[in-house]
Amino acid sequence: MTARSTSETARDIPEATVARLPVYLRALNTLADDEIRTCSSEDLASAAGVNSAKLRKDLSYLGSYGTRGVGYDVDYLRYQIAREIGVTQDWPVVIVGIGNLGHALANYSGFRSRGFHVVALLDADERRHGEHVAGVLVRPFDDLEAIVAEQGVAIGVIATPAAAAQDVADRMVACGITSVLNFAPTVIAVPDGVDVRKVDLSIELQILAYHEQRKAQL
Amino acid sequence: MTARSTSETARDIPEATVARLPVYLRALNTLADDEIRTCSSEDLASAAGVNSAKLRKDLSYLGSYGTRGVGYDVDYLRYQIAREIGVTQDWPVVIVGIGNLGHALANYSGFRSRGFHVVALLDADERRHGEHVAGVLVRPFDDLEAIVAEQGVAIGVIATPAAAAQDVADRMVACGITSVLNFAPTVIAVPDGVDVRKVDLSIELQILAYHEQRKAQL
DNA sequence: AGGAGTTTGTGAACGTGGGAACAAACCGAG
DNA sequence: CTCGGTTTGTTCCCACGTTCACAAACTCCT
Repeated sequence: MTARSTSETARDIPEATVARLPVYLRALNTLADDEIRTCSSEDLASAAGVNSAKLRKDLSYLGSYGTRGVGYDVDYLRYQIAREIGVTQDWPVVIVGIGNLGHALANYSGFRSRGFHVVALLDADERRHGEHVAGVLVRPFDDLEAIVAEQGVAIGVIATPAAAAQDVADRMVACGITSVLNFAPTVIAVPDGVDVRKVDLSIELQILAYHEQRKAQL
Repeated sequence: MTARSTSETARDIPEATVARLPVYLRALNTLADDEIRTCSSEDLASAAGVNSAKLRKDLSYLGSYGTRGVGYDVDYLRYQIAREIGVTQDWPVVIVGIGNLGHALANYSGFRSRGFHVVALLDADERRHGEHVAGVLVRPFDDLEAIVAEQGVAIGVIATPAAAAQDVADRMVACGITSVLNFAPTVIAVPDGVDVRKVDLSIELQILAYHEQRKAQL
């Protein structure tokens, strides 16, 4: 245990663990839907597609929420993980770029049900303004600052073509957004303190192609 | 260097490197579009958003394609990476599930331009059959086996609701598909020898929410 | 031809993550 | 209350990935 910083609850959860917590949460929700009240690390691990040692270690970073000899209470653990991730509160999100992908994102029900709320859809193309997608009005990109300020938005989603992505990111950062989810197929640069995660469909396919090619060589 | 297997070219590229090669390739394409012929590891690294030592180590797994004191020839390196990943050939791909996301995927131009070719769109809902999306006919899911056999498809994309994903994966695996890209928000199980990569929009947002929450605590 | 300047390729140190294995803790039966 | 069975929480060790730092190799200028 190293020198702890100013904060009282100085938990330092490894990044790899953080990335798996949402998977555990989803698996717990499925168990709860089936009215299962208690589960062992083995049960949950197989539902989440990991091995049980890793699951127990991951959960141990949150605290000791299990009971030896018994397992975990599904509802209790579910709440604890949700609280740790921060999805007990509701997060307002803006989506920029209402092309095919933006449409799909706006309509994605998984956002709403997991603590995220699309408060605005923005697009630079004025021919799209006034249109409603998933019940939300498409507005000019220049409304970004006002919306972010009014609604206290911290998370922005970029679904524009690659050429526009960096400009959009700059504008987002300038008006106070500190987390960006980037679907545009390009690397975007942001200052320290801003988190970016990227999702790139063609990169995933290329990784598969690499392994596929290797299989074919045998 | 451990005991090398049967294959002649027994290159063993680390997984983390494989995941970055497509990023380098994209950066090189951008440089080539700007008619830049040569670049240093520093140039390419900053275009790809990594540090130069990591980039050089990654490239060193492919071979020595640079020139000390000079840098890398853009076109030559581009070809070498493309060959290593396997995107000099064209990969046929089937997409199952033509909802909002399936539409977006079918229309995504980044596939075609990077060596992937959507040969079929499949959906279980017969009301969608006969429809054309991005110039490709939507066909019954039961046509899967015939299409895979005819076209030699090795890569399948799942864009269905979570409830259907495992069944789709099973059918894909049964008819010979060995690489799966899963967009459904659920864990799918496949036998050894089949690669699965998953893309989950809400998980990415939850990871951002976690970090956002931590920032807010300071 | 030689030296100064530049850039690659790589060895070595360091940090993070994964998995086996086991002690600690709990339950229930008798 | 004790004992056997079960499951968690944690420790230890190994593998993988990242970064630093530097020798090797190349170009260009004089």
